[in-house]
This record gives sequence, structure tokens and C-alpha cells, in this order.
Amino acid sequence: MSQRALTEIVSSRRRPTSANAPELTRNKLIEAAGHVFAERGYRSATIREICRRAGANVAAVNYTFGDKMGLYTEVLRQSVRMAQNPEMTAALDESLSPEDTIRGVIRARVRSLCQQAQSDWHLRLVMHEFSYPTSAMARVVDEGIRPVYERMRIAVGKIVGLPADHEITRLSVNSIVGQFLFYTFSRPVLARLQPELKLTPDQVDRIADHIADFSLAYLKKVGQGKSHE
Amino acid sequence: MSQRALTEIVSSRRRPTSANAPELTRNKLIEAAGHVFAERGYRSATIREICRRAGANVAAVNYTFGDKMGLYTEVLRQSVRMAQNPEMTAALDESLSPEDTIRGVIRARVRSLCQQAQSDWHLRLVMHEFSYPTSAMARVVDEGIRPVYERMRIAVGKIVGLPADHEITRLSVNSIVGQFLFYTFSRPVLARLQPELKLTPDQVDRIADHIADFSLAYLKKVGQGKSHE
DNA sequence: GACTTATTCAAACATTTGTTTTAAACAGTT
DNA sequence: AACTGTTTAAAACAAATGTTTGAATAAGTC
Repeated sequence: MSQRALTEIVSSRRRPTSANAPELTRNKLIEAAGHVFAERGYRSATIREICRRAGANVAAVNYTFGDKMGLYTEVLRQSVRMAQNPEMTAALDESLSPEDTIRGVIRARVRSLCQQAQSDWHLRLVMHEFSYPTSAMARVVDEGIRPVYERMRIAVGKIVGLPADHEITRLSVNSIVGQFLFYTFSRPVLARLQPELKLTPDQVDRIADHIADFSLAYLKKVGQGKSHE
Repeated sequence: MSQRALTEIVSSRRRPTSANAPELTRNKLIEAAGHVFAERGYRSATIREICRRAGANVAAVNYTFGDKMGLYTEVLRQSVRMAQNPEMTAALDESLSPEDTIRGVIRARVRSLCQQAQSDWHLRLVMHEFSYPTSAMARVVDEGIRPVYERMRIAVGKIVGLPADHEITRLSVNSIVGQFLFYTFSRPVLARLQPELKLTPDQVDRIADHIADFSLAYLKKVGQGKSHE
């Protein structure tokens, strides 16, 4: 167990009044680790590079988080929390119409593509957890993905006129999710395949609109078919 | 440079008449490496595990392929070749109607999901190259992906009544590709999110049909809209 | 100011891993 | 059988990497 974790248990008061220095290095480590983990994946990321980028000592990770997996878990937790950005939570509001819910979720996710400024690595990290799950995947799915997925199933179900757990409903949600995840997953390939595709903010919005139009065409068609029966 | 590669250049005849032993270990290495690379990714895969699974000596990889990247390149080349299975090449036949082309491509790709028997790792490998590209990515895209992509653009363009390089055409192809790649990428997450989704052969075919129906609803709608103008 | 505690740092450790080396086993040829 | 070239095997190497250690520094408390 890490020196610090031990200390926090033994001493009754954590975080002495001032002295926010440790909290600072802790945050710097998480921020740097996010980038490195997202770029290289868990195994290929090295503690030395993370600490170098964070401007901290090599021992800082083991001191603060116990070990490498402890840091990764913390980064992932942060990442899941960040993925629930205001735009996404607004899209999940129950008062919205089904169509607005779908358009909102798509837009919220796709938009996170072009704001590479800070939270670029969050999504890439979750992506990596998708294809090469570690022990931390279960929590990521349950806390970060399932809520959106469930909400989408309800919205889609209303449009197609089928139960939320109907096979067509589920497959349709998969189709929608697959479309916008593609732009995150395959960005390098996309860059080579369509060099002219620039991810400017308005281009990103056009992509989001396209995905919504593409998806709603099917959903509405099925819904109309059902209403005629 | 590897001992063997050197030999092949110096000696005029490769592959002495009988003596298929080296060819055998070579194939065993590629087969084992495919599994390990697909499971762990390039960096996390170790030569020792590959050789252990192949029943070969640790030095076999460096002897036969020069270095680890040489083996990976060969595995990837094999993988791209395998991805062009008979079903896919049949789907790319120019005489097919646009709709049959699209349905064929989707079906060929999605079907490769359930035949985990042998070629399971091929697709996962390309997936990994998608999200964490190595220097070998360019060839994978140009040889394995671009042909399918171009053919899809033509077929989609015909249905929507727009040029193959129109933005709507391109985005629509992305939407289709994204849908079936989702089932490969996110299989572990999908397993947790929809435990009841079993990838039996007929279920896989239903998924393929759904993706085709889902996509064609939009394409045909746009095509009809265009024909009325 | 002495004492205790928390944090940072440089160095070292132990293990893993890609690679090389050197020799032995094998196969074909004369 | 002797020779030649090819493949395999065991051991060793060198670099990288997660982790630990022990001293130095800072910070708070009496």
C-alpha cells in the first residue's frame, strides 16, 4: 500500500488546512496520465513519462496512488465523471421529446471530438477500455455508459413504437452509438481515408446532424409502419 | 537484419525442395502472434509468449522476421489478406445492384464476428491499428480498407443520387461502416451491456439485416427526395 | 526552536523484454 | 563419411520499467 494512503488512514485529518501542494501534484499527475494513457494505452504508458510531463518525481505515482493501476483507476474515474458534461446531462433530461433526446446525445458526444483543448483524452481512454478492457471496465460501463444507453433505448422505443427492450430498439441504439463512436475510434484511419475532412466546430455539427438524420429516417419509418397497423 | 532474411538474399534458391520445417515454424509463429497481438496489442505482446504458444524458441522470431515489428508487419499483411474473404470480394462485384453491394458488404463483415474459430484475431488486429496506429497502418488502409470504402461510396452515391465524393455520400458510408465496426470494437462492453445478445450465426445475420435496413431507410429517402426535384 | 509528520527527490533494485550470441542438431550434396 | 548451409536451442546482454529506499526538505505543532 502507498505511503500516503497509509497516512490518510492513520492520521485522523487529511488535507492540513493550507498545504495544497500535494493536491496540486496529484492533479498534475492525473492530467498528465490522462494524456499518456490515452495516447499509448495502459501498458505502453510509462510512469517516467507521466511524471516528466507532470513535472514530478518518478516516485510520486507510487507515493500518491500506490501503484500504476491505482493511478489508472483514478484517471478513469475522473474520465467517466468528465464524460457526463453539462451538454450530455441536458440531453438526458426526461422532459425532452424523443427526437430531441437523440439529437442531443449525438451532438453532445460528437462535439467532444473537436474540443481537443482539454478533455480530448477522456473519450480515447474509454475507447481503449472498450477494446482492451481492464478490471476497471465494469464501473466505466455501469456509471458512464449505461445511463445514456438506457435513456436512448426509451427515446428510440417511443419513436419506433416498440418496447425499450425490444430487439429492434436495442439494435437501433447500437446503430446510433456505433456511428458516433466511429469518429472517435477511427480518427487516424479517417484522417488517411478522408484527408479533406476537417473537424472544425461547424463541420462537427454537420456530422452530428447527419448521424441524427440518418438514424431518424429509419426510426420514423418503422414508427409510421407500426402506427398504421 | 535477420539471419534468415540475409540468407534468402544471398542464396539463390529459397525453400529447399523438401524441408518445410522452417515454413512450419514460420506459420506457427504468425498464427500465435496473431492471437497475442490481437489480445494485448503490439506493445504489450511479448515475444516470449508468442514463442511459447507457437512451441518455438525465443530466438525464432528474430531469426525468421528480423525483429518484433517484422513479425507484426507480416501478421498484419496476412490479416489484411484474410479480411478479403470470398464473401467480401463477391460483395464488391461490379455487376451487383447498389443495394445488394451494401447488404453484401455489411453481411460479409458482420459474419466474421461469429466465426471465432480461426480468424477472430484478424479483425481485432485491424481494430487496434485503427485506434493506435503503428507505422504499418498506411498499408492496411490502402490495401484492405480503401477498396471497400470506394466501392461503398459508389453504391451509396447511386442510391442517394449524388456524386460518390459528395459530403452526404461520404458521411453515409461512415455511418454504415461505424455501425458494423461497433460490434467488433465494443464486444466486451456489449457483452456487459446486453448480456442476452448471443452472437449465434442466425443472430449475426439478423444484426446484418438490421444494419442494412437501418441504413437503406435513409439512403432511399434521400434518393427519392432527389428524384422528385 | 525542537519535534513530528508529510512530501519530494535521487539513487538503486528487481524484473521484464527485445535482441544477440554461440553452439548443437539437422538436411542435403558429393 | 565429410562437408556445407540451414534451422533450433540455451544462455547471456542491454535497455527499459514498475517499484522501493533512505535521505533531504518543507510544514505544522508544542
